[in-house]
Order: sequence, then structure tokens, then C-alpha cells
Amino acid sequence: MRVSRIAASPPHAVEQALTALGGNIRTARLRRRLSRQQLAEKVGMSRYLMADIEAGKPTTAVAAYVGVLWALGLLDGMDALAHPDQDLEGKVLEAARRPTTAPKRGGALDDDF
Amino acid sequence: MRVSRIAASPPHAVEQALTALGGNIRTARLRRRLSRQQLAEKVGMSRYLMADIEAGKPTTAVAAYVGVLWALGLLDGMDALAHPDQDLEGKVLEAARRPTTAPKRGGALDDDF
DNA sequence: GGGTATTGTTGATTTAATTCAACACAAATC
DNA sequence: GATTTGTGTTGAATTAAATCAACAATACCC
Repeated sequence: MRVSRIAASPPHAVEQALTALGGNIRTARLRRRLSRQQLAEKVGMSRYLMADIEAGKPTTAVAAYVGVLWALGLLDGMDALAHPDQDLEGKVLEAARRPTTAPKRGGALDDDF
Repeated sequence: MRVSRIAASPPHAVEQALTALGGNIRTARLRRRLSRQQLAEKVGMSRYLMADIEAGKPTTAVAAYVGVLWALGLLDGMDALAHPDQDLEGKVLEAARRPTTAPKRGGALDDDF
């Protein structure tokens, strides 16, 4: 597999966000008195991958991280992640100019305001 | 590369969380009037990978997702993701029994409360 | 102190993620 | 309507992610 630059050597902020997330996951697992093996089986992966996740490995699949959150019942925080309602800067930018520029083939952008 | 089961065929909840995140990222990008090429260059990856991310592809590296959030200035929401303070269920479980069980070689678990 | 469970590490194997080239299509500008 | 830009798709090449086996080390329980 080829690895993107962002995954091969991420900036500090990204690296830190991932190690923090891994730490939080580890804490949540220990609180629930689950071994890596047990949680890994629940999620559907090996204990080795669980270790990578708790270490915040950047090149690991998203679904592995999100799957662990799901198995821990901690999937709620995901909704807020890049939610348009919270994207203040984006809102301002959108309000600044009315006409659309980029082609919106699928019409995924909600221009209702 | 081998793919874990959780990444190969994730449960609905995980799949949905990822497609939602991808959609949010797309919205944030369009609001900023950035083409995929432009954002991809900022992040450090190809436009093809950007497309995968906006589609919510489960097998893509976490750092790719987080890197995009970083480039968009939307990295804040990450802290809350599985934060111990918000993990109510975990708190209750931890308070239920005092003695630790799992080996804590590194002593990463904070037993301060 | 012996026995058990959890975790760290390493080296080999398998499989696919990422990139790229090349093309096609849609939409906006002139 | 011709040009430009943004995006979807496909197929080939490269490189490493995820699994596993086997072992060592640590922490816990009796």
C-alpha cells in the first residue's frame, strides 16, 4: 500500500489528536474492564490492531477507530465533528458571497438560508 | 494489505457516521471555495483520496480524515471524541469497584477521583 | 513463589490502499 | 458554442497495513 504524506508524517496537531484519541479509547476500555482481546473480538479485529489504535497510529483505517468507538458506545461525539452548524468560519464565508462557483453536480451543498 | 472485518464491512452505525463525516467535510470545503485539488495539496495527498474521504470510505487511513479536518481548521471537535470526562458509563463502571484488574504496565490509567 | 491473564515485540505472509494517467461529463464564463 | 475548471471513473503499479505465530515480560490471584 502506498501511504499519503499526511499519513506517513502528519503535522504535530494531527499526531497529537490521534494519540489523545487513542489514550481516551484505552481509558474507556480499562474502565469497562475489557482486555484488548475481548474488545477486539467485539469490534471485529485483532488485538494487534487494537494496540495500534490505542497508540494512535496514523495509517490505520478510520473504520477501525470508529468501530472501537461504536463498540464502546461512544459514537455520539462523531456527529459534531465537522458539523456545518458548528463551522462558524464556513458560515461566514458562505454568507459573504451569494453566487455559487464550484460545480455542484450532486447538489450536496445546502444553500438554504 | 489485509483489511480488518470492521473496515471491510462495517455495521450501519459506523458506515453512517463515516458518510456523515465525509459529507460535512465536503460542505466545509465548498463553503471555503476550495477544489479537491487545492485542499488535497494543502493536506498532502491526492485528489482521489480526497474523493474517498468525502465518500466516507472506511478503509482510508485516519490521518487522512484528521488531516483534512486540520487543514480546514476543524480539529477542535476531536478532543471531545472519547474524552473520559464525557464517558458517563465508564465513570459509573469505574466507581463501581475500586481494585484495578488489568495490568497497567505503563500506568496510563488515571485513577484520580 | 507458582499459575494465569494481559500486554509488548518481532518477523513472515497476504492483500489492498494510494497514486497516477487518461479519459469523459457537467457547469460556468466569455 | 468554445474554453476552462471541477469532478467521476477505470486500470495498472507500488508499497505497506493487518494478521498470525511464537516468545518474553509484567501484573494479578491463590
